[in-house]
Amino acid sequence: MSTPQRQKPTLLIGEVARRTGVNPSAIRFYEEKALIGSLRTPGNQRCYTRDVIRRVSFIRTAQRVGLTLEEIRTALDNLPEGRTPTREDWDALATQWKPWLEERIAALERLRDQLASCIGCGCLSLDRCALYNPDDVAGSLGAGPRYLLGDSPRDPRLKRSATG
Amino acid sequence: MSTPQRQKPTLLIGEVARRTGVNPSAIRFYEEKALIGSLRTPGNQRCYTRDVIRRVSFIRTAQRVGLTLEEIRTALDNLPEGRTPTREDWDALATQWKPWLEERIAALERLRDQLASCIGCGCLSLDRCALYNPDDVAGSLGAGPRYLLGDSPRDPRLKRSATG
DNA sequence: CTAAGACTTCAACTAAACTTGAGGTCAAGG
DNA sequence: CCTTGACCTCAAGTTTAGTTGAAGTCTTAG
Repeated sequence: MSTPQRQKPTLLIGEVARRTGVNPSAIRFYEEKALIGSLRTPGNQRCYTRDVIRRVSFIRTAQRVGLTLEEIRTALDNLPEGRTPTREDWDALATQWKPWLEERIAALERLRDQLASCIGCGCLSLDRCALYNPDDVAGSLGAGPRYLLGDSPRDPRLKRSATG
Repeated sequence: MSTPQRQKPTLLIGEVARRTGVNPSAIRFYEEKALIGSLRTPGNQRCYTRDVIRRVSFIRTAQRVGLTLEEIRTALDNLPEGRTPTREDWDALATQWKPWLEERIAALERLRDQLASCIGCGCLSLDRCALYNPDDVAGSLGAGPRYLLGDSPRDPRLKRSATG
């Protein structure tokens, strides 16, 4: 026991929590939702390989840009479930998401400009305004990512009313 | 009755719903949450002036850029509750929100670039990476708008764990 | 051995933003 | 008058993303 322990590829949940800044309960929740997996110690405690840090961090990052856990799970399913993902795996994901990010950016820019020009200029008839016609913006915001991440509504709060 | 009805400044809820694309139940919900107000017909049905369309559309737009209803309510409280808002009222709001929008845009751009460079380049040690350290991005994302819209957490899903 | 602290499960709770349903009213056409 | 469709209220349910608490187990230091 005096030699340094080289063989310690596993982390307990508290350690993962500390390193990612994510609550243990959230980590268990992610496992429940099949976003991450875990092995168990003989004493039934979850133990993780170091790459779980990457997965959890990835989850949080993806949430920050507005993806649901379900969508993230779908994306993570493309990563190999057993082994540590290679650079290529991650690279593929980044490439896949880039257009989606750029759509979001473009949508926000359009919105900013429309707030400045349309409202700012006083054109409050709103007949063909971004504020009046949600589809103008929502449409172009939503069209890009769907083929990447499936066709489920991205955010339940923005769900279109069940008119059809 | 053969002359066109000039005097019809009020809409029933179904009409508002149709024109905004927002479900009647959502409109009632917004009223319950004090984001909009309504008058009543003698028969106790909600009736709205045309500017409610603008308000509701504004709510949806603000939601699209990531604000909560509570934050939107706060913003709408700056609009005069009784009268139709003037160009200046809206203009003030647009001006107020512009920096916030630009923060969001900048944050997304940073993220896109980091996904491309940090992951793409294979620097998966993640020690000082955006994916590893949430505060890098979340901090700069959150700093801008707080003084504009109050200091409440912007998105409960991104709430930091209660470590402190 | 025993106490402390980290872990386990499971159920229940929270919060936001709605939707749905039950039971009833209002308004208009035939 | 009667039906139909749009409206009303109020309560309860839904979804997402967790948190909290109870009751018990594991691990480690003294």
